[in-house]
Amino acid sequence: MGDAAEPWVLHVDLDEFIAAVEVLRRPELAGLPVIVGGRGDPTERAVVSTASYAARTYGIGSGMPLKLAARKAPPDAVFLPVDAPTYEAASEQVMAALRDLGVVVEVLGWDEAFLGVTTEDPEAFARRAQEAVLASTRLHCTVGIGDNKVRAKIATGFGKPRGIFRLTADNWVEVMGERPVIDLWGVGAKVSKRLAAHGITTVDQLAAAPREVLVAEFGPRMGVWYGDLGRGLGPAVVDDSPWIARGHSRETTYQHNLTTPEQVTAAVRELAAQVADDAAREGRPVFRVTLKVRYAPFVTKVVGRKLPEPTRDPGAVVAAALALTDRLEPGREVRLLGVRAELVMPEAGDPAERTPVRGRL
DNA sequence: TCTGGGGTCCTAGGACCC
DNA sequence: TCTGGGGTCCTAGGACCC
Repeated sequence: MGDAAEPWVLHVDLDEFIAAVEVLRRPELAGLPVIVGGRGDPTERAVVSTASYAARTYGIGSGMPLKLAARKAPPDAVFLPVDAPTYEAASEQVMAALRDLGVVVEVLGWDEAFLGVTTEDPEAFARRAQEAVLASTRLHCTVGIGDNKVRAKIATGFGKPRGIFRLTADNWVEVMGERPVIDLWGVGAKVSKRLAAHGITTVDQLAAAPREVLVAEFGPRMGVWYGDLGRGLGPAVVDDSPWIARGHSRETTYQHNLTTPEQVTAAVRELAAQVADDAAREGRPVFRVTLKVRYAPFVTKVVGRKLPEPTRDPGAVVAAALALTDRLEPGREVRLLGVRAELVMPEAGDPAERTPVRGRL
């Protein structure tokens, strides 16, 4: 193995993060099936944010409706409400521990980060990262090692839990070649189906697919991107510049459908006021407002409008959201409402520089 | 089973302009 | 006289991720 220091991408991913944070403050929950989601009431409309490994053995996982999780859960299962501020704080601690290693840290979410590391022994560095996180937070993590972000991210899955796995051009085909395309980061159920219609089901087949076929099916950017994904190709630059959101949104699924226009108006007003607040706190003007509605049983529409000119006035944001309610279909029961504000970027970067990526590679 | 909330980016089509 | 070609802006819809 390498004697020379080389650049590596490490992907650090906390193990059962949210459940683990909950167990930290309630040690008596250790080893139990812990399910965190919504307000912690499994009779409500909500989904599982994280299930502990013990809960996963019952087939409970992220994204599953709480009602269904309750049916699968054993009697000793514990349902807890999502406590975002606490996870935020734990996440900050994790990221701080990683930054203390003296490397570039690109935060991907509460429980994930890429590290840009130049080292002759990435496994040793990965162990150091795990130890640092554990010492600082008592949380365990898995580290994927790659020669780019795609491979590092996918490598993590093979290291779970608490492990380390290396995935590079050298072992890509051996490790991933026979696997279904849906195992790739950025390929979901829909794309997987569309690929299957072209006889493409494995990573090897995707890698070998003619570019024209993929471009014809998915367009010039995504087609090329999927082809690269099949070969494990992707960006390797880890960027720690601060994240600037393009917009902010607030949405609510109502426990009971809204049935009257008055209810809808009041709800939109409330959501829009929150969004206007979020925007105001950043001091950035809003240039577009969108209204999302989910009609019963589960039909989602989004309507939006660019404002005549960008505004910092919260009242204008609320007014724009309310104006959009004219475009809702009258008489339909509403399950969810959401308002989103798009914000003027401080310094619009060159769009040609953008990489087409899912999940912010 | 009955489906959260907060994000990102891409694509397609129509309008408009030269 | 059966129909340009390109570019940009805007909106809606779709897909994916944590």
